[in-house]
Amino acid sequence: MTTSFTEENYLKTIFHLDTNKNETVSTNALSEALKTKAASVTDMLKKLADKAFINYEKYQGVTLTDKGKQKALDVIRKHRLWEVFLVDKLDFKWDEVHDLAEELEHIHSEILIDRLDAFLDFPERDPHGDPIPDKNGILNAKELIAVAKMDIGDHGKISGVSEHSRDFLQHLEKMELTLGSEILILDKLPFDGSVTISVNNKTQTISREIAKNLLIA
Amino acid sequence: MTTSFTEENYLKTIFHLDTNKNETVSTNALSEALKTKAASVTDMLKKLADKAFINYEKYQGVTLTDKGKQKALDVIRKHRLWEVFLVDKLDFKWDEVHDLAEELEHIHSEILIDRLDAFLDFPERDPHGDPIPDKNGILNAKELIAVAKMDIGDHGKISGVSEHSRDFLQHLEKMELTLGSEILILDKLPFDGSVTISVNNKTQTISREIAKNLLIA
DNA sequence: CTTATTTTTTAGGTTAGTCTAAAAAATAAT
DNA sequence: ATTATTTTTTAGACTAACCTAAAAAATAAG
Repeated sequence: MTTSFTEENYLKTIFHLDTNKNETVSTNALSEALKTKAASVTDMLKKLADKAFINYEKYQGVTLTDKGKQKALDVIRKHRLWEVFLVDKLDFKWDEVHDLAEELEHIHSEILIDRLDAFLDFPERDPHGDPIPDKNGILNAKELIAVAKMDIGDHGKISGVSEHSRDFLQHLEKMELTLGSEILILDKLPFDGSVTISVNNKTQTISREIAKNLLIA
Repeated sequence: MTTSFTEENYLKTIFHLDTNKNETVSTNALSEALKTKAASVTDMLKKLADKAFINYEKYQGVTLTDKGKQKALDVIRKHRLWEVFLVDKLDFKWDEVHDLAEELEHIHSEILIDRLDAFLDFPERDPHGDPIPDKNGILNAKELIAVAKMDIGDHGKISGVSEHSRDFLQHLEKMELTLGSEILILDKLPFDGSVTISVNNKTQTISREIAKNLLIA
């Protein structure tokens, strides 16, 4: 079944809003995420339900069907592989690639993406540490854990982020909290949830907000 | 000025139909090339004229304005660079890349294409020998000459094709008439325009149709 | 140079995706 | 448990790009 640019964006967004929450996704949540009016979302939900990509009952929100999940993972795979390409081969920074990948992910060609995958040497994660589904939509990479959920004395390698805004990524860059660095939890402050860490032999304290969105393997 | 996928295809097609002929392009010619009904073409021509991409007067056909030519060359640059990428980096064959490049050429990002250009080492020609405009839309590569226009005793290097159909390209492949091979004109038969040539120390006779579309540097 | 043919344009309609405004259902608050 | 609020859906309209059918202009033919 062929899918339009727009349909793919809806499916991908439903997937992202659903992940880890395992709840139904509301019309309003989609409306906000897609920057599209709720009435338009309703229209598209009917269409996606007709095509059996989602389970939809009026006023009840939606969930993806297996078919819909498959398609969403396919788009996400493309997105993340293109991000790897842009960073590894074209020297883009990790905070510069999102919008471009949003365009590239809609190029329809299985063989293209499989060749790209091979060319990039079958990467497991994108430049933000997000796992890349294989060609069957299976996510093999292990779960990462947020700094905020680690305990004093724990350590690991900075491996991903759960927030992708340019502001956040540039902030991390500035603080030298880059992917691959070893991190050690020195202290956790109950007052504001901030965390004192050691990275590259430097001690610094990061806010709760950063600790929640910085992921460790 | 932003241009849609469709507008870009019209501009590119006008450019191709116009090249070397330096005439006005007719509605019907566009209709055929784009596989779109003439009435729809008329609609789009009005729109492109409004945006100052073409010179258009009712019943008189169209020519590109400088602005339109610039945009067309920009799309062609993207198309050809993506073709080089597909062949050089992802190991596609020269007869497999056209349709994919048709999609990729509409990704809007100047920086992406400039980075891609650098990554590919600033190629002068695409996998079919067509010259790649630089970022200012200038074509630097020398003109190629068709085998059909060469004389007995002339020689050169196979460097391009003026027909891009898969059938033709696969046929050339089969006859070992691949880019880079040295070619020598042994005889020209007035009867049917066929040409006897020597390539890779093998002598063979090619039809007028092939001789017209095989380009030598 | 008038008629026939071809080309191009106009007129009116369709589809995908969007919108606003208003109605209906679900949820929250007294 | 009724009223108020929020969420969602329906109804009707818009735009881009396309279509068919018919009219108008340009070109070719007798």
